Amino acid sequence: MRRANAKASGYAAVKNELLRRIRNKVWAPGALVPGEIELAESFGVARGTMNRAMRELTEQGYLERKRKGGTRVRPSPLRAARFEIPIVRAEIEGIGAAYAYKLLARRIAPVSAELRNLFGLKGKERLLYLECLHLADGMPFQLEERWINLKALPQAEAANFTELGPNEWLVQTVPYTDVEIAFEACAASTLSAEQLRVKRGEPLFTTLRTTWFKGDAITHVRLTFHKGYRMVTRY
Amino acid sequence: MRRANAKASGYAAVKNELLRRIRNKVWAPGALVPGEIELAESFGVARGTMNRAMRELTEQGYLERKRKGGTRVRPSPLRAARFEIPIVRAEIEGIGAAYAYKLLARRIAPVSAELRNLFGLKGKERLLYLECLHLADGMPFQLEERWINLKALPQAEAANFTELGPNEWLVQTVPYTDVEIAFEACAASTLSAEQLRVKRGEPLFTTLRTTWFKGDAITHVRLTFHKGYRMVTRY
DNA sequence: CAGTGGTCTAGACCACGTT
DNA sequence: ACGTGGTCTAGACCACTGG
Repeated sequence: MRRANAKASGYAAVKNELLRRIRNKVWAPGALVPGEIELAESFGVARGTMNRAMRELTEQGYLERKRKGGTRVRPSPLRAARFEIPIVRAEIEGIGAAYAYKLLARRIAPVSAELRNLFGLKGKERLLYLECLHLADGMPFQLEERWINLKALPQAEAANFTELGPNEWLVQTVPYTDVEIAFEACAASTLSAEQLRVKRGEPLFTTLRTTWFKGDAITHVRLTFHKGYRMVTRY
Repeated sequence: MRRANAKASGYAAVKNELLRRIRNKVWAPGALVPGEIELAESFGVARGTMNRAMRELTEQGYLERKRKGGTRVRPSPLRAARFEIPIVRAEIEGIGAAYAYKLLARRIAPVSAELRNLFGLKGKERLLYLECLHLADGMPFQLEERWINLKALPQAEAANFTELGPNEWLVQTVPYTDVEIAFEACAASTLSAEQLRVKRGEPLFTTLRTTWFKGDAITHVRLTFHKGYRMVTRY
């Protein structure tokens, strides 16, 4: 029974109207809003439709829901942005440049206290350290410094990273359950300054990513981008 | 008819199994997977349940769906991360520090070519420029440089930004339809070095955000964080 | 134009968490 | 204990688009 009642029906229309009521403070921040069933009736839609609208508004940070507790307007709507983290190759080819990859170093790494902590190491586990450069049209684009936990991923020791970068190799090989990503601005180190052809101390955009599989840290990577790099998203 | 058939039913269980098939290349990258109806039957769930599982996997970047075209495994699963962009006050109070706000400057700004371009200005429109400092326990936390389009938002000229920061004022006042956010590393300018108490040229993490409402640029802001700031997310 | 995904409905049972 | 959201089902119509 599709109603052509007042306006266009459908969960998207419902969402918009709910959003309007939140923005115009028809429902004050923190206030309890009517229940699904009641709202569904008043909108003339099925409960499932109202549920989807409210669920998505919850995911988007506008509402808070609790069983039995009901639904509330989030006091200050939390803004969230989605950033796509492309594989370097795709990002470079996406801007129409030729991609090239170079393996700079590969060794069993001495384990610093920081890494030991990150990987939750206790004994004499071994880490594989890889240093790679990704180039766009011959210009250095991104420096990759990666540590791989050989205990969690012994097959990495046999892998040849001269052709395929560890990033792509890992994506194709290993599943993960948890990821932590951090962005920061850091001063060019001796290594990154040399590889990315800037002066030491220049500000460079950096991404740090650690990946776990069921509690075990698999890999940690520091990606340092060329000078002037911007990470952009729009919504 | 809830089946206790093989494993736990439910859209989450279905999702996991689909994900397993993707990861283990039971369905190769780029390959066409069976249709909803067929899969729903083979899993012993309703089509609606299968639809939700597949829809969420699509949102998460694992599948591509087209009407009539069917569903395919995304060739390289695109990784996306969600970052919450909290209001500064909430972020500072969230780490247990006392929040303080200071308005440093407020004037009708000379319009640079860059800003003119950003706001899509043609004639002699006026921009309100605001310079604010956000402090955590008395230490400079974030420098806010903001431009507001007075043509799109004339009421901003009357607003008093000495108590309430423009960020919070805007959130409470203006709806928006489009947002662009960019992250970059930049060298401390004379202004930011002075306010954030670092040397000129130090690397600082910066967020740029532009907000539109139905095609008109409302406001543009540059947020420069204190030295050593990291933006982190986990999933 | 025919097939696939997109969405809606009405009804039902269940789980969690407040009371 | 009981009310609210979370989810499932079976069936239906529709919209887009590939062949």
